[in-house]
Parts: sequence; C-alpha cells; structure tokens
Amino acid sequence: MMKLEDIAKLAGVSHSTVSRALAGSTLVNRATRERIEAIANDHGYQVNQVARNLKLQHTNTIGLIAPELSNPYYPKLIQCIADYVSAAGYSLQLHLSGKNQENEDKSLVNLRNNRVDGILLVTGEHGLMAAEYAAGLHKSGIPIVLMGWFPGADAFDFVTGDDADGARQIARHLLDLGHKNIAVIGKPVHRGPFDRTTAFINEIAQGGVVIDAANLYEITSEQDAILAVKQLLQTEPRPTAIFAYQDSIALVVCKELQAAGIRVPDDISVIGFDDLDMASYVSPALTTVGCHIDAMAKALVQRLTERITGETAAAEPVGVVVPTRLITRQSSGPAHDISS
Amino acid sequence: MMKLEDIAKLAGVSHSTVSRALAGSTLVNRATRERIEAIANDHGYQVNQVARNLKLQHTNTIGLIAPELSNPYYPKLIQCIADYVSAAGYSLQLHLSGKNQENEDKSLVNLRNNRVDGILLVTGEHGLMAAEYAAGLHKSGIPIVLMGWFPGADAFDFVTGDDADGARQIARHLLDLGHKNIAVIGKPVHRGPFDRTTAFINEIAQGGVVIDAANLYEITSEQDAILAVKQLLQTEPRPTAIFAYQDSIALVVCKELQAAGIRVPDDISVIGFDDLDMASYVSPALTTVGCHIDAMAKALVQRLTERITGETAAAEPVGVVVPTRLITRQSSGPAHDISS
DNA sequence: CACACCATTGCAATCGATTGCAATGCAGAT
DNA sequence: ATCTGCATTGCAATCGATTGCAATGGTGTG
Repeated sequence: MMKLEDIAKLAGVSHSTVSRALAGSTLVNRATRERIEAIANDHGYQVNQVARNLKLQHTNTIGLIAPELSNPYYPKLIQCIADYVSAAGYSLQLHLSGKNQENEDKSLVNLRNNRVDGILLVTGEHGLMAAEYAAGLHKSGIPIVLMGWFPGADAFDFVTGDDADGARQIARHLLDLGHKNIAVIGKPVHRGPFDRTTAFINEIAQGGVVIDAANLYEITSEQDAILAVKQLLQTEPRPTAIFAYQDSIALVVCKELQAAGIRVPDDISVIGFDDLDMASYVSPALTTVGCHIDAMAKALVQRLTERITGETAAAEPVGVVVPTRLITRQSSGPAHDISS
Repeated sequence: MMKLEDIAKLAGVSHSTVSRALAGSTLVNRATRERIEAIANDHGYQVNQVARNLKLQHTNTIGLIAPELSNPYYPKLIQCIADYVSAAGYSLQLHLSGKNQENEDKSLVNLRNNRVDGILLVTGEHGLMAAEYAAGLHKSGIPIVLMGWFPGADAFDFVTGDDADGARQIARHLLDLGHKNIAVIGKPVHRGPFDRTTAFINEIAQGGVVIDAANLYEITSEQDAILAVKQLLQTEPRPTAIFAYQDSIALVVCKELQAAGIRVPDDISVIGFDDLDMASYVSPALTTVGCHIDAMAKALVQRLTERITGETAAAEPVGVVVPTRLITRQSSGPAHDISS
C-alpha cells in the first residue's frame, strides 16, 4: 500500500511536506499542495491510521460493550449510539459480553490495549457489577461512561432512564384503574435508587394497597415467566393486574395468559416496561413505559466525548437521568369485578 | 501508561528482552522471563496494540458494515457474527450505513484507513450496489466477504441464503393449500438468481396458476405496505393469499388486514420471509421462511478469516448458499371458497 | 549593497512495539 | 589452555505517520 514516502518521491519533495500538504497546512505552498493532492489522489493514497494513531496518541475510536442483541432494546440503543458516535467523528468498536462478567473484563482489556479513546459500558441487568469491579475499572485511566446504574456506579459518569419514576407512573395508572390485587413478575433488585420493582411497590403502597408477598415473582429469564404465570393462575383470589419487569417478559406473560384462555385486559391487565417496537405490534398492544432511547444515547456519547476532549473540567463524575413516560395501550384496563 | 521500556528499566534488562519474555519466547532465560512477567503484572503493563499493529502490519480487527439495526433481522445476524468473530480472536469495528451508499463508501475507506484485516459487508436490500462500485471495492486489496448478492457480487466471496428456494417452498405450500388467486407485495427485484419474488412467481406458474399483474405490488418501504393492502382489498375477486417479501412487511400487512376486519388466515393467508423472532409472537403466528442465520454468520467469518490467513489458496471468489426452510404457522390456511 | 524577514521546505526525533543479527559469557571438548 | 558452541541478551532497524527546529532562498528596506 502506498505510503507518504512514495507520494513524496513521486512529487519530488520530502515526506514532511506531503504530510503537511495532505493535512491542509498553511505551511506549504499552495501550488505544491495542489500538486501533491493530485498525485495522492491519482494513486489512491490513504493515510495509515494506525501509524497516525501511534504518533498522535489517540485513535478516534470509542469502545462499546453491550450484553447482547437478542433483546430488541439493545439494538435500538446501539443504533442510536452508533449514529451519534459516527456523527462525532469516531469509529465504534463493538463487543458483546453475553451478560458474562468474564467476557466483559476481556473486552475491557482488549479495548484498553487497542487504546480506544473512551468506553461506553452498557451493563444490562445482569447485576454482576460490584463496587470492587468498578474500582478496578476506574484506574484504567480511560474515560468511561456507564449506561445504567449499579452499586458503585456513582464513581463514574453514568446515564440512566428514570425507571423508578416510570414504575411509579405505572403504579398510579393501575391504581386509577381500580386494581387492588396486583402481581409483579420481576428480576432481582439491583438498581438501587432506580429499581423498577421497588419503586412500583412503594408507589402502590402509597395508594393504600399492599401487594401480597405471594404475588411477587422473581425470575431471572424470560422463560421462567411461563412458570410464574402458571403459578399465578392458581392463586385465589386471582390478581387483576400484572406488572412485568420488562416488555420481553410482558410479551411472554400475555401469550401464556391467552393460551390459558384468560382475556387481556378484560380478565387481567398486563403492563410492561421499555416500549419495544414489538409492544405495539402484538395484540393487545402493550401498555408500557418508554425510555427516550435516543436521548439517552445522545447523553451517553456527549458525556463521553466531552470527557475525551477534556471539555468537562469537573473531575467529579456526573449522572444524568432521563425521564420516562407511560404509554397507555390496550393491555391495561379497569379492574374487573371479582367475587372475593 | 507503562511501556516496554519502563518495564525493561525496572527489570534491569533491555526492552527487547521484555518483549520476548512477554511473548513467551524460548530465547529468554526462564528465570528472567518469570521475573519480568511478575514485574509487568505488578505494574499492570498492557501492550500498546496500536504500536504492535503498526509493526506487525495487521490489526486483528474485522470491519462490519451493516445497513441498520431496526429491522430485527440484522441484530440477529450481527449477534452471531460478533460471536464468531470474537471466537476467532478478532475485534469488531461496526459501521451502520443507514442503507445509504455514501455512508457505506465512507465506512469502507474508514475501515481501510484503519487497516482492518478484513471486511464483512452486509448490503441489505437497498440494491444500490453496482458492478462498477464492486470493482472499486475490489482493488482496495483488503479481503472482503459479502452477505447477500447483488449484480457484480460474483467478483467477491459471498454468502447468501437460498432465498429463491425458500420462495419456491412458499409457492408450493400455497399451491397445496389450493390458492389460485395470489398477491405479492414485494420490493424491487435486484437479487438476480436469488430473488424471492421472481422465484416465487415462477414456481407458482409451474403449478399452473398465473398471478395477475394487478396483484403484483412493488413497494420500497414498510409503510407503503399499508397502501398496497388498501388497494388490494378493492380488487375483485379478492386474492386469497398474500406473499410478503419479508416478515416486517407481512406484519404490517396482517395488522392492516385485521384492522379492516379481514380474518387471517380464514379470509386471506399471509406468508412472510425471514423468520424474525417477532413472527412467532404475533397472532396469528406468521408462516414464513427461516434463514439459518447462525450458519450464514459462521460461513461469513470462516470465509473471511481463511482469506485473511491465506488458508484459502483459491484466487477465485467463492459463493456459499445456505439452505432455507419453510416454517408453517397459523397465518396460512386453505383457500376459502369464493363465489367468483 | 547588506541585512532582516518571511515563506517554504527538509531533517531528524518520536510514538511503542518486534525481530534479525551481533555480542557476550560460560561450559565442555580437545 | 584454547577453542567451539550454545544459551542469553542487547543493538539497532523498522513499521508510517507528525512536527519542532534548522536551513534555504527570495524580497523588501535602509
């Protein structure tokens, strides 16, 4: 592949001059520059970024670590991130951790070795992250912005949706609809101040209704939701509403309910969280909470690029919380009468 | 950040020795090596890959260009690709072209400048690619494997699903079900020997039924499908089956049909293509054609890595076609009687 | 005519690794 | 004691850029 030196020979100048010319420096004569540009163009010269990166001590590359792509939430987020990253003039190095802590670690050192300028870490819901881990992460010296919150995340810049508020909106919605017997199918609590389940239960309590412990289902995979539903259908009196931790669970729940002959929302209301595209396609269309994914992605890369360029003077990590909103569709309705 | 030289000083040896020690070379005394390893470890030394890449003239990075992430087909594919790529010891540089030729070009030169070892190009259905473009691509000198086919693709290694065969399977399925009045809602033909629409129409003809020209709807976006359906519902006699070019279209079609009070499949059968996850969630679950995405991804990165390492002696480009299979679900049923 | 100054250009160091070849030193053979 | 050979280690070149500083030459001024 053609290099600076080759062009220099062709143009009868030194490689320094070629470098300057191609960079558009005013330090080189206009005529010379144009001649060099023409030659470089004719021969399809393309700068060797890796040499350039070595000299310049940066790579114009941002590393992105995300759990997976099979939950549609992530592609949506990554799409936005990719767009903002590329708009900011960076390339994206993508690593999928598969919700696996070890992989995440490997990706992190890989990214560091490759001297990416900054890292976006989407931790997902695996909750494996710990303060200790965070500390190790921290001294890598590379700017990192976290998507989501976990214990210890406060040591970093982070961006998260206001899931707690979203959960509260759902709670009020259900309360307004007259529901008094409500089930929660959720994942283990790990998001502290932003935890959906916790906020939901608290707000429900605020409305004067308590959720029976038996109606709290804690699952770790979408598949487990099926079991939860089966179990739930046995309880007496049967709940009139179900709050699912996320849309992907809510979808399974609806499907299972319908398979059992239960009508949604006539018999049981179901509410999800995330506002996946799919949520509006299924029938009944899912009532859920939307996350302004685009806004989050924007905040994420904005924060990171500011850290990279040093625009953000503050040494203090900052967290940005983007609002969520309830999206009422067909899967939620008034509580039906029950002969208690 | 700690460099080779620093470790060398600490260990009282030359940086050459450190380099060799860390690479596990037999050219360095065992005791020395272990001492160096310990020191490097204590000080958290991490090799600078960009310097290493420069010297070694490769980057252990594969570039991936895909159209977008909002059609669920791509995340699924990319997930698989990412897994195989990482299993093969490479990193992934991801570029989303947004179905835009110009972006695709930019990504291509960016990837080239970054000296990725090889490129995976997922062209999608935008059909913008042309033989001329391909030629330009070709002389970049970097190994490229194409996902999908377009005119001119034969100059490259490529991997594609046997969409034509899938379309034929659908045709036979519909024929078996007794359909004689069939509509096609498709995208512009551009996949030559692998084109779905063409293969479908031919196979239907093989079965002795001809598709009325008025029943051939050519659309370019999912949204247009709505118009097509509206128009279709006006025709007399009304088709008893619709073949949609891809699941994302089929979903819109079903939704629109149902909104108009038409029952699927009782009144009209609908068949898609791609087997998105979503296809099994909607109601009625979609009859479609599955693509063995994992197999394609595997073939894709296998082919590319072979090119990179030079295992594949053949200068001749090779195309691999992976089989497709019909997945019969609820959206297709026997043709209803019509009083023609 | 001499000198200062400015516009161009080239020289050479540098980024942080890898690696062929030369140098060193010690052990064993003669 | 001298020499050969092997195991270690270091020197220095190289990968392909960027850039501070020196060198060059031409022009304008006193």
